Amino acid sequence: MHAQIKTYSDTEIIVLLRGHGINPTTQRVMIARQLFGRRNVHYSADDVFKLVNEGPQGVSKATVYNTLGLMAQKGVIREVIADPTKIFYDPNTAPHHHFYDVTRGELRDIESDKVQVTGLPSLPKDAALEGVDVIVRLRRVK
Amino acid sequence: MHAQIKTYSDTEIIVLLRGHGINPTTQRVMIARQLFGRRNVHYSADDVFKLVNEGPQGVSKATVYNTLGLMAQKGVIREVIADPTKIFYDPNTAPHHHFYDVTRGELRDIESDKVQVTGLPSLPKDAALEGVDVIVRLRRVK
DNA sequence: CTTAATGCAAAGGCTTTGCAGAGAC
DNA sequence: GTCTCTGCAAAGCCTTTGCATTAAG
Repeated sequence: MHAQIKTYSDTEIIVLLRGHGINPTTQRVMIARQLFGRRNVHYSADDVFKLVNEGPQGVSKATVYNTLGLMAQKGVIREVIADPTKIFYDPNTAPHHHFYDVTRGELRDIESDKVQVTGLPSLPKDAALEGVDVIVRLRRVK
Repeated sequence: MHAQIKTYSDTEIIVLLRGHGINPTTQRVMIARQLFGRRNVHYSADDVFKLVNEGPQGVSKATVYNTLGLMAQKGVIREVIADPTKIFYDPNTAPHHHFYDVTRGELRDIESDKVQVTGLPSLPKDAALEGVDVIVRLRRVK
């Protein structure tokens, strides 16, 4: 029913980064730790910037943005486009879908592997499928 | 198989705007005309700005942005979030889904009413469904 | 020493806002 | 004349970039 949510240790994060050709510097590990620490809830660059700067040692905004861009480009994480004002970064690169809480601005995984999209028409011959994103938008009510 | 694509005359656009409580000024009609003229392909605010300024009489950028925002808020059109760099405006407010061509930056309707999303889990009790967006991303290949 | 990464500040791109001038009735 | 709309320019966000400084081996 639910995909198992794996938690990543620093060691595993380092292996993961190396496996994607990314040199695991202190800052990069700090950033990845935030994303991989709660894999079913996703953060924006600014969220990560704040989280990573809660502790004693900080990371600059430029490094946060550049690192998230790098990790997305290398396939360690993926961007999720759900809100016109910011990009969310998802540490799960396997196909799955999302709930977007428009009231709170929170993006989280739909933790079910039962979601299916059917009836899609075929693509033009000169086009390749990049992916299918399903975003279920919900609003909090009192 | 295909939803019938209706084309709107200026008269119909005016009726539509009035029906949503929007005073149909010259500029607003010019803007709506671009969106409703090709209902299955969608434009960003800047696209509309350019289109509307191809002719002799122009519309300012502020008015284009404000008008699109107004029409979205009043439910004449809807925003589609498919690209992190810009918002697309869709004149079709009925439930349907989209192809996003990441190579060309083009958003268009999936013109099939057969697309279905199944297996969605139930929502939290204090949440209401806003909508389900399916975006099929494709890349052009040579 | 040499290459790579970080961080500050400035610049960019999309969008919103303040406000004065123009238009509608 | 009053209310609304338009448009210019400035400001606001989020994100990227240039470049000097610092870290790594």
